[in-house]
Amino acid sequence: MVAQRERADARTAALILDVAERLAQVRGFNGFSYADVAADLGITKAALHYHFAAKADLGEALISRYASRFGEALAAIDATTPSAPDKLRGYATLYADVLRDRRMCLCGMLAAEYPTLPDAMRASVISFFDQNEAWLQKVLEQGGGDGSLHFAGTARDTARMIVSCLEGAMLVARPYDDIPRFQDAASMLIASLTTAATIND
Amino acid sequence: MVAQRERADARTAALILDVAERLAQVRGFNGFSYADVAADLGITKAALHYHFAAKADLGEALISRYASRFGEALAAIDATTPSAPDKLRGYATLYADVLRDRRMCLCGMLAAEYPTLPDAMRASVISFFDQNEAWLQKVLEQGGGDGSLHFAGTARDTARMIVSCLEGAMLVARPYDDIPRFQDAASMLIASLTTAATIND
DNA sequence: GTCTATAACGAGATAGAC
DNA sequence: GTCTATCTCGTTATAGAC
Repeated sequence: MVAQRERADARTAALILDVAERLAQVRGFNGFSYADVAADLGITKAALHYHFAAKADLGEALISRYASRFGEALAAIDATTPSAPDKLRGYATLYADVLRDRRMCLCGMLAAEYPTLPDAMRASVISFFDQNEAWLQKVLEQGGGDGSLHFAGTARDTARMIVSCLEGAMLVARPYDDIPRFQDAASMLIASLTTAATIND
Repeated sequence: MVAQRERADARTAALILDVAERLAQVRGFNGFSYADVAADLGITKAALHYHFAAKADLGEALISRYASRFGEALAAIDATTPSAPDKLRGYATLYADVLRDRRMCLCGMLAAEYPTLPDAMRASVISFFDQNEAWLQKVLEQGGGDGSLHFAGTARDTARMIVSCLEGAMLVARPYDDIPRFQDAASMLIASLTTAATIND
């Protein structure tokens, strides 16, 4: 039956994406090959090309699935966590969970490799960051409105600063293999947003 | 004369490092080849191997020179800028100058590629971050002591948070090719350190 | 869908002439 | 010091059998 074949196809494709995603997050998109993925799955490179004709296609699929899952995680936070500060804590936890796997954020890694990426992948990386910023901006506007969060600039600039800070904390913590190093930076960042500030003399 | 030959050697090696440094900062250490460097300089790959036998040797030399120059820049800030907040602004300007060249911080880039690097390069990347943190910690202790800087945690953790935030701001700003995006994050970070904070109810 | 086999190319690296 | 020439290996990708 056609439907069963399609399900088997999708299953294999998902396994390929699982392995490729891990490799891309650990070693970078330019740091792994079809041979690496094939060896890990016990299939041949040719089989990979059946599912993803070119590596650029695999790359696009990687970002697409990653962004989609990240969006679901953000929606889950919205659904379960009413408080704006708690939403920020949940957001930071998403990053910490990635790091626990000794992985970099996929799009943080791809941001480093950006000039070497195919055009389609570049656009998707930008979209991922836009998606993050938009969600954070909404949280910041909520927290600013109800007085649970305090920030000097605009919600948009503060959202960008949060993304930058967490991506950077992952980037630096990973060589040290030191998750508390990330946690401390994230806690300090959130503390600075949950604390009222007064201009210094 | 031996001395002249050594000078010519060093001159060529410096030119090689200039090109390789730019390529490594733009495309990553795994994103360029000896052929790229050779083509840019109009020499052959074999000539490159005379100066740097293996790519790992070139990589070590890259970090070593980069860290050494960065150290000089920090010393220059110390020599010209007494105020702790101004030192932080000078520090952020070092990053902005790199970004203006469409480059990532060399060691930020290498942090992303960390699991793929030769051992010697890994150790040097860690040293670079340690060097940055130590300098920032000193500045924070100075500013904390004279009341010009305010931070909740330890000077050490705050120093780590500053490095993370600036590295991340570079990482994210580069795909957008948007220097103000970096500047805004840096300004917001420094503002949070030059502003007195009070615990929220 | 997955296989074997292979093409076509680029990578890091070396030998030896000049 | 830089060259030409070459080696070896890994890479992406394709052709065609099963």
